[in-house]
Amino acid sequence: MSTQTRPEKAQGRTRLIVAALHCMARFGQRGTTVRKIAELAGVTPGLVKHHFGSKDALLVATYRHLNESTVARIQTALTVHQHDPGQALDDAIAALFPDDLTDVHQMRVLVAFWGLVLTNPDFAAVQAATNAQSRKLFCALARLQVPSQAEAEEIANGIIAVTDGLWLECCMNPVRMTPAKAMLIAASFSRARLGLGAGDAG
Amino acid sequence: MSTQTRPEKAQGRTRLIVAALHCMARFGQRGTTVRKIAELAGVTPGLVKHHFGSKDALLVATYRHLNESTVARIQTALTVHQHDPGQALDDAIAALFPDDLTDVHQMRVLVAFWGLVLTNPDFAAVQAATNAQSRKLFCALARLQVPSQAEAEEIANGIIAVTDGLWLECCMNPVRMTPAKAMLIAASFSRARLGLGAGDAG
DNA sequence: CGGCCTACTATACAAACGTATAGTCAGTCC
DNA sequence: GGACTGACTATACGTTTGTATAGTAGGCCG
Repeated sequence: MSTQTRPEKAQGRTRLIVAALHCMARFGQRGTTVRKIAELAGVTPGLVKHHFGSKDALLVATYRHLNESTVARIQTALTVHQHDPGQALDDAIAALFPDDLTDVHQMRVLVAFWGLVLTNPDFAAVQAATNAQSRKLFCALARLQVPSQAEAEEIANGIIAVTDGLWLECCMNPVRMTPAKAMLIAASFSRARLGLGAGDAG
Repeated sequence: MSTQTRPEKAQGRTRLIVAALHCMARFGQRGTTVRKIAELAGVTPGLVKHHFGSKDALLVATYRHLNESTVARIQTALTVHQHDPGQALDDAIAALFPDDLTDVHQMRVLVAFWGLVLTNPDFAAVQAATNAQSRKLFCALARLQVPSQAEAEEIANGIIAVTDGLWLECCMNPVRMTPAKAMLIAASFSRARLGLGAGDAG
């Protein structure tokens, strides 16, 4: 459907990263093997070692790729209406639940990686860097509404937490919780905490 | 420290469940093997098959055990001050971040299981049951503040999401995010959304 | 044209995995 | 007191895992 994540069009390292993304999304951490990734990429398992050195190195690169694109989307969204907190918030939340990721399988990959962050320092480093960046972005947004830096950081943490939690629920119970509903809930909680009135959404 | 989760005191099935809990917490999904669980429990790998039939069956039983105790804690907390929404909310959040679980390792086990929920129907069923129960509990709480059932359900989803997200962040970055901070953030967001004033915490 | 570097394949290996089987030991019931 | 049952061990099997090694094809530079 989307043109940028077509495995057959990517080449070399990128092809393997895209395949790893699909594999983690579909089969989770347990079902993601070097052989299955290679199969999805249409290459041979040995190519993983050639390009990345090890399976974990490929997975770390994949996780980094995923996180960097997410941070970039948040940043873009926040800069469009950087003086209108309400609109900026809505844009950022919309960036976290993008329309072209309505396929639930695509969302699951993040949750699958969380399990690796807890036990592997390499994944933890990637996550820490990402979290620091997005926290900084949301913190700047919160500063438009609250004077205290400490409170702004607290709010930034809360926004990240509620979006992560809703993202998780979208994956765990896709029938009841959809990205559209998640965006509304995330916005209502964040607006309430920021002292903004409700947006155009009831 | 706590008396109820001492591996050497538990017997039979319970001993294996407690060992599986510790194993998932310490080594994650990838590092949790039948052999390591048995080693932690001080028994032989074959005992897993004897008592549960398979590794996954033991893990499902472990996940169920974990979730049931969580729901029970929420329920207990909410019934104490069932006519005081603010206090009930604080109690419930405190129940989700219990003092005796300040050891971060103990928290990680939940996140480790989330990865299994996404790919294994047995874990998904346990999660769905748990989520339905806790959602119902928080929904009843929200109804004390808002008239609409739909809005109450939205708020319940939001409370669960923000606590899950903060729980996740406690695990991922234990240095910066602690259970104590998480409780404050969860309370401030939930109180704001419920239209309650800030509690005794600033 | 010939050497070379890079992308990639084919194949193999040692380790670790979940699980099955057979057997031991202790308590219990008639 | 002998048969039975359930908890538990010892051991082994076949599979799958990540990874290492050797080798092939093709573009590029001199």
